[in-house]
Amino acid sequence: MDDDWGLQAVVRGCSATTTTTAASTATIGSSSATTTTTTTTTTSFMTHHDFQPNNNNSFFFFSSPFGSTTNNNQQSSCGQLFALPDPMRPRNHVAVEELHELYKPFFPKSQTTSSPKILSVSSLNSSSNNDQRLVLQTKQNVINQPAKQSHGGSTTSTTTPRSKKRKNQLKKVCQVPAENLSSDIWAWRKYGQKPIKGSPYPRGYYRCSSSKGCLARKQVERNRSDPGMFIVTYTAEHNHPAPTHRNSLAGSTRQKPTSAAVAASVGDAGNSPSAVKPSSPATSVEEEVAAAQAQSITTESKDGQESSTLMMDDEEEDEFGFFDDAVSDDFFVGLEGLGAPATGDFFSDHFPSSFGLPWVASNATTAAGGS
DNA sequence: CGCTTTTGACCAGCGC
DNA sequence: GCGCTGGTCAAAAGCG
Ligand SMILES: [Zn+2]
Repeated sequence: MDDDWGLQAVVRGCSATTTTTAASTATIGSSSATTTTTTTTTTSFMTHHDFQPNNNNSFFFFSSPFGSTTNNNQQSSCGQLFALPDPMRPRNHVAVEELHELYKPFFPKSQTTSSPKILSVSSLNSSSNNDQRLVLQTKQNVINQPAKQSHGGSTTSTTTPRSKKRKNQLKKVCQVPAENLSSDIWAWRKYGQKPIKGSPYPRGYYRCSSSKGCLARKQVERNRSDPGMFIVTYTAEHNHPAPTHRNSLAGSTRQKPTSAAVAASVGDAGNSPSAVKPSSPATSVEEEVAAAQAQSITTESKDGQESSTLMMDDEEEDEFGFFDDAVSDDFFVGLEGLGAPATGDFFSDHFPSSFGLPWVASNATTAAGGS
């Protein structure tokens, strides 16, 4: 289903961009607009928007799996993507560049070095078609089965190996402004945080807390060059409908257990529960997020926020499973309903009610940084 | 009481 | 084979 949203989001993002952000972030919008290829896609997403209904304009870019070393299947798609001339490449590099950097390894060298931006953009346009397909069908071994892997640190378990960590899995990478961070409709529980080599900012690891069996995961890291932006990577799909309300707020707000003398004391936006740090060497994502949010909000007017999505997938295998059949259809329908002005009722029938937004606000905290 | 975040340790891929 | 790095786990602690 993520796929769904991904697509939709993408689409929506494009459309939105076009219209909304045209001025400030013309680049993306124009590019997408230019992209004629996406027709189908466009329509589809137009129909259903979900995810971030409100103000935020997010752009999603899909990139193919540059499975540099991996298989060929996808390659085809990649090739196409890359091959494309580049209708637009105007701006948006900023964001894109970052992404590129991040994923350098994935990109074919020539492209990487020569013209990263193009790559992303082109991929976006062209990819929409191909990628979509891929995405939908792809699913793979994110974490094999839910079979509780016991490997963990201490206990040894010989059984379920932890799925190969870094293989290729389907990932959706998107860059979002601090505020949009909170607009994630899903409930995430943080399970780790680690400093990343490339950037001064740590990366937070989240997993879906709505359903135990759900293997959807998400990682959030701050954009190295643009502190106001966060790079969110989604892995795997949810196997259940989006949560209506926050199950429990307990524990979600926390005061910074460790010595946080400095950080804690200083003022915060008041917006985010967790301790906020003005800015500076942020150590925890939360802090950053909070700070960033504050910043971005203030600066918000200046330039529209944008977000982009890259998707990488590898190995095509299609075994979609449950979700696909069971839920996605419904979802789409529901989404469509969403698109309409007052179709809230629709949802109530099929789904809880709020698909995308309501609790988002309240839930912002969690979603945002996961804090 | 259940849920969350925090955090150090563990483990697996990858490059050398 | 070793070391680095990223991703995950699990114990501890906090909050509603
Ligand atoms: Zn889920």
